[in-house]
Amino acid sequence: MAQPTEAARRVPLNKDRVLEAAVAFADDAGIESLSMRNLAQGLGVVPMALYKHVANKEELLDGMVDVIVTEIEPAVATTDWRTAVRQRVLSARQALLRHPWASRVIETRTSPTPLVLAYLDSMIGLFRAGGFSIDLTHHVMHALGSRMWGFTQEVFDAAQTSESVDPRVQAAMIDQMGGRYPHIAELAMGASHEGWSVVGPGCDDQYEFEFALDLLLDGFERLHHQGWTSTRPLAPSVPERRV
Amino acid sequence: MAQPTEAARRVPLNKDRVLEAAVAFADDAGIESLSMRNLAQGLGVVPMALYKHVANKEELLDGMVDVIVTEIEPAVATTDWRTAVRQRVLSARQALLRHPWASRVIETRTSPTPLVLAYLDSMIGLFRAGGFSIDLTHHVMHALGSRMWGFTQEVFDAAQTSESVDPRVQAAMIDQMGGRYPHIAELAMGASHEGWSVVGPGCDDQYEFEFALDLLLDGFERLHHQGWTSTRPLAPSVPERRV
DNA sequence: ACCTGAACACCGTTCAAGT
DNA sequence: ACCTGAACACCGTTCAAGT
Repeated sequence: MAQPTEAARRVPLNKDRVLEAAVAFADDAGIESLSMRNLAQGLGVVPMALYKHVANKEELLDGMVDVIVTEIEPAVATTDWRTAVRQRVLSARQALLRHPWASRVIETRTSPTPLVLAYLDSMIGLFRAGGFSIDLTHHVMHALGSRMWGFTQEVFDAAQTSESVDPRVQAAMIDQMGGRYPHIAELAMGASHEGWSVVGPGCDDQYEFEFALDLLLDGFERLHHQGWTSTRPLAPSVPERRV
Repeated sequence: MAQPTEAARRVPLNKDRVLEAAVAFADDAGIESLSMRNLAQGLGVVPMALYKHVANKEELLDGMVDVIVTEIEPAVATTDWRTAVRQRVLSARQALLRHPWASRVIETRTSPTPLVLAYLDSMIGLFRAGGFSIDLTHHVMHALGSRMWGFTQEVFDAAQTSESVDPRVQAAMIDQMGGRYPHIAELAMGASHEGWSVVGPGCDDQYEFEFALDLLLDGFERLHHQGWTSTRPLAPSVPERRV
């Protein structure tokens, strides 16, 4: 019988290697082409070999998110909740910028892993350590939403296609759009000259992110200072369905 | 030759009927089981028949979003930008609550349809009519993000499973979680008694949405009143990649 | 010219056969 | 007991054959 191939002998598969390979694959080829079959091929194993290390594709994706969460720097010890939250969120953002697929995968997770729970727990802890009431902390965590992970849902921003567009072509597009969508055109004209596309790419993402984050933190600080408490309505007026 | 079947003769397929059927299918069976093949079967036609009315599945999904956008009530004519924006967003939210799959589909769209552009344009118009500068309007639209569509990315909220959990079982779960995730447990205990699950479902979604929306609108108002203008940094310190 | 069945190139996952 | 090739039940979409 032939010996196992060099590659197979040298690097026996385990869950960590599978996850690492999946992250690298998604970084390189994009999340849309990550399939169990493609991943297995990249590792030089038969597809079914992966199922010894992850129960199914969902567990693979959960594990990939865990890898990213591990890259987020731990919170710094400080009494200033605002700086702590800000640094943590911006660190999360840096991790997500390294893995453009991660935000889309995070959105599809239905139940948190222990690592994700630990991240949430420590984030809540920052507000509590800053003196926030349980009540306010609760609402503030909801208001942060996905911004807690360093991303926002920039709907329809067409970022992918904005890099290599001739400025004169863009100007023409904006011009043509002016008739039907005057306000969008106005915004597009008024923005930075680095180049805009349909709804606003070309502007500085990091600036936009921090603008919104600071706006929220301002609001949190104000409510905290004035000792805000929720006066919850008697009953919800809409179904409790989450969208 | 046999005549065409009653159904086929009575209701000839067109794009609107296809989109309407797709929306109904997703409402009933969930977006994950909406396939070209299933949709065709539901309409009593062969799968390829759909391709005469939509170029591909992406165009089908674009069209489905358009159907939802049409359900959003037009903005009311008023000089009060804040009320106008608030009503519009909450109307969008009502539309999305009727179609739980819509937010997930909106997130995956890469380029806006004319109808979506019109919605964006009118939303921008509300701020401009309220006297907001182009500069501020631009940043404010980014800060609104997906909240403009009436949804937020509630990451890991496990809403699906929270409806039928025995309160005593939940209490036990929270108790057990207290050791590893004390802050999460604390939040879960402190929340409403309507029933909580892991990270916070069971609380009033509509309340949380309006809390965050009003916090943002407060911030917008404040910046507007103080005549805020952006002092843009010389150059972005991070890659312009969007996440 | 129009319509559509069969086929292509994929999926995730099951399962039984082989060692 | 362990491993894996083949198969199953799907996808979206192409294409050529039939009318």
